[in-house]
Amino acid sequence: MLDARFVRENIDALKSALQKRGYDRGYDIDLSEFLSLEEERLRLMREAEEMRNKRNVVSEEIGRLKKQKQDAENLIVEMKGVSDRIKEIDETLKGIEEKTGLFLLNIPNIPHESVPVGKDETENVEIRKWGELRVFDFEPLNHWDIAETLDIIDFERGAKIAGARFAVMKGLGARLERALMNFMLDLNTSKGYKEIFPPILVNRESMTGTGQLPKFSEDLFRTVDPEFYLIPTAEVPVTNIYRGEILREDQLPIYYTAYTPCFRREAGSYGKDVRGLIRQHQFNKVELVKFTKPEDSYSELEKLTDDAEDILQKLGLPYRVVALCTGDMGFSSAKTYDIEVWLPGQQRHREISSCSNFEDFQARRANIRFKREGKKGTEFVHTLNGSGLAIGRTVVAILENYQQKDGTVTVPEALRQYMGADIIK
RNA sequence: GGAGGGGUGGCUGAGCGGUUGAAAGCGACGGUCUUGAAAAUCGUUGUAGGGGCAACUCUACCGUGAGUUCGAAUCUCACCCCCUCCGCCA
Repeated sequence: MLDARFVRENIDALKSALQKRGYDRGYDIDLSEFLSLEEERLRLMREAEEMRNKRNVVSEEIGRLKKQKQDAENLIVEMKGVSDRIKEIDETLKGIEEKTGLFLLNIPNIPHESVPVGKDETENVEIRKWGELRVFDFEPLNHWDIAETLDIIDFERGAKIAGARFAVMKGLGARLERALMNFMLDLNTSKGYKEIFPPILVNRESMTGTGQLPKFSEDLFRTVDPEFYLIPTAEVPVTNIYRGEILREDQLPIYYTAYTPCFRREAGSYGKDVRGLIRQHQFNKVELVKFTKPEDSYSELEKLTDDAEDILQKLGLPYRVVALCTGDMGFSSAKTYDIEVWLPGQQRHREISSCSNFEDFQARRANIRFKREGKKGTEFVHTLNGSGLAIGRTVVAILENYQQKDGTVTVPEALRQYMGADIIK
């Protein structure tokens, strides 16, 4: 969320930011209406405060008169009128604040100046590449074909039990899933990230705090009674750990890593990635989350991305890092690097991690602040997160990159102690 | 699910419907004292919004929301959360 005052005072900067994002159309109320509502809001607020002041002063006087057994009937009648007027203004204000609040909640973050301007994913910019693409002396298969032969993933029965976009992991497939969780958590914690295992059902406030609500409710699974939301990423519960809190400067930066299942409706992606493990309603992910001081957040983003890349390097999976352009970046992010792993079965790179700096966008929504030593007042922290990594897609990458001509799959060196096996066969 | 108790400032904990933004204690910070520290002692110590160049000033906030009242931390209702006991249960 952007600050109302910031919007009031930086209307042109905001307009150009929205344009770069391709967000310039489709608002319920536009910026100029917002501005006039704000003007009205400030005017009414001042009037109400003035009247409250009057009420406070006179009420005190009434108390004094009554104590002295004097008549205060005139004042009481007068104050009744004042109170009625305050109530009237408050109601109008509430209506206005509902509109302006919703408007602010629906404005995306302003991209950082270093973010390439572009309309969609075709204009993302490759930053670097790592790893040699393996040369196959046979036609590499898709992971779903490999998995079927090895009988380690059962898509049909996943569909029977739950529906499309669900899978059953079996045997060494299930073991691989578990091995990856442990491998990633161990690696991340060895770098100073504290391990967190949070709730995976959360309330509306948490979803609003990180930016999934109110705008993206169609992407979420929800329970009805009582109402909970299934998290689409550990970012939600982990970032909300400090919702509404004021941290001390010396607590920052905070590094957390969390394994959780993730749940996504994938509404609007019909027909995309219908086969295989790439796009599931339920998937496992290990997440990296940081809370930092504002001046550190961009160097922390680089470090966070390095940490995510390191996982792929240790697994020997070739990848590239792209900077998302303004048109492809997520709603809450100020800057995002995607890490895309090479999938020989599909002959293309696929996103396996997304590392973002949200600056104070989430912190403002979730009201996460910190206090500097010896300074008055508080500031919003900066929040960052990135996958470290998406486990299902890592399974895909391992199956496709490490497949052998005979249909078996070599287990990456770093994973063998976790797998208790060298080969999946 | 049933019965009961409770949610107040960084923490502990008072608080008759009327100078209570909130006693007291602890902690923290600053001063005095001390060679230094401790002890003692004095003082300071919430957040947010509005107005003003500023000193400053006004407003709101005692779980959340609504209500009663000239006036609510204090009364009423609903909801949320926590604790204890019972039941059920991985």
